[in-house]
Amino acid sequence: MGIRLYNSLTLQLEEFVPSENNTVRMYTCGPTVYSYAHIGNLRTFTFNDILRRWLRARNFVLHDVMNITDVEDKIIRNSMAKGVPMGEYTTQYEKAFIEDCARMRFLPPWRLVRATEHIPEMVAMIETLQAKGLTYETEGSVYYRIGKFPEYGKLSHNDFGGIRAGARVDVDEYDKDDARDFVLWKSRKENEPYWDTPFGKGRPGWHIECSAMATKYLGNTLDIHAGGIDLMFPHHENEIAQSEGCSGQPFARFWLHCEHLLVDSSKMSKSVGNIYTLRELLEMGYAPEAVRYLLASVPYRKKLNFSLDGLKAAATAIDRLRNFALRLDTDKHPEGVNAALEERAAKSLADFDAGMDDDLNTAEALAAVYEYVRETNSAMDAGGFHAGNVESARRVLARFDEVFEVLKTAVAEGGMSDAEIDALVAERSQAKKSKNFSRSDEIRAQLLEMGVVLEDTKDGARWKRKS
RNA sequence: GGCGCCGUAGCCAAGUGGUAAGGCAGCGGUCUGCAAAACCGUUAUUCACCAGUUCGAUCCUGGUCGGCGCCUCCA
Repeated sequence: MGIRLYNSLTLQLEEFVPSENNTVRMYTCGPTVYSYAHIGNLRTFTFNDILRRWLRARNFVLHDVMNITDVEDKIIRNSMAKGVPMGEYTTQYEKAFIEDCARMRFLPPWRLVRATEHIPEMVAMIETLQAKGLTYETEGSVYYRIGKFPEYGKLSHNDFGGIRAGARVDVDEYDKDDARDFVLWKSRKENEPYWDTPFGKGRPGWHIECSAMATKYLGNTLDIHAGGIDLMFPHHENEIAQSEGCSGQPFARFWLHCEHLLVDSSKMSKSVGNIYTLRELLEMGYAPEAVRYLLASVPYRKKLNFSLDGLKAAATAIDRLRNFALRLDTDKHPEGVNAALEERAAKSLADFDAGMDDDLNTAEALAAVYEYVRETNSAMDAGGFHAGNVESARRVLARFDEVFEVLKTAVAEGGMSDAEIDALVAERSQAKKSKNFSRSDEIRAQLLEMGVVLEDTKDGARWKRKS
């Protein structure tokens, strides 16, 4: 049995197989770069990362594209308010986003593409839609006439039968013939950035960039299209209308949607003041790995209730695994191999994989690791863990970290080198051995101040950097 | 109003028609010059409530209560 994924389009768990050979063609909706990424955005991007990592772990070749939306209403509004050119405004936030992704240990996508660099592709797509009679123009803007796309609503499972055709619903400054119609190209307004096109000066609507860029890099039919659940309607529905209206072929075979993140059981909102950015959390002293772990540990189709207590718990949970890894290296394991533990490790790996294969059930995958770690710790305490079992134990941790990527400590800036620490630890052990406890305690305190925790074990002292 | 999700121990959370994974916290213990760290053990007769189906339901059906989301800003 391979990977099963929940397809929003069919509302079913389906076995995932790419349409062609071993390559997965995947598109994920990226950020609109008008501010710093908050914890809610990061949940979706963490989901993207876990998905990509698991597909790779299952030996698929990834052609995944993520967009950067760098022209959009809020961007224009904010940059104009600041009197900064749009490109300058978006560049700073795009840079911040890339930095955040690195800190979150997201694998870079195969292609990271900017909307503003694909205007000709968008124009071409709109022209095709025009040629097919699927559009109309009002006051210089081009709209999609959804009445001509009967399948509209098939992704969000909305039945639009109740909406009166031809009703004029006033939603913004643009006039539409039907409430479902949406703008493909917006006519230029005073002082706004614009491009010259066959339909006049203006800028793209929000949805067209994804259709144009996904098609350009991945073809007419994607294997997977992923994003936050709030994009399902209207954004993804509109992408389908645009892409399928153009190509006549299914736009994506699998649609994956990541559920919302709540903060202390409530929706994030500025008025409540419960929006955290990654930067804020890091300034508060939380490790990016803890954020990553917390966001990854709840299966992506469940609402995730974020809290600072949960973040602390995540950090402690990571420590447990890091301690186990440290123990593998530093304990003196008797020679030989314990066959039962080899089987135990194999079971853990199989359970981990089974959990991930089951629609990325990270909670179940994690349980497989922790059960193994607990039992193996017990075996070490009892002397039943042998040198020959180290390798399989490392394989379990490696499999886990291939997906979760939290075991490595972020490299501390400055501080002591490993060699310096080793020397101090050795000196303390000597002092301790000769009952010079004041000196040994002094060194212990000194190390702690440098963020190094000493642990006395029956096999001698070992140390680790405080996380 | 329409559509949908959810309600499992102090907190986070998995799961199955056959009697409750895992993590954190708490408590107990091992280790230790002291300590820390680490590790181990332990913590739900019960899965919001009521009724039904069933030999048997947390898991199926109906209802009640509660929380949340979407319905053209939104990851």
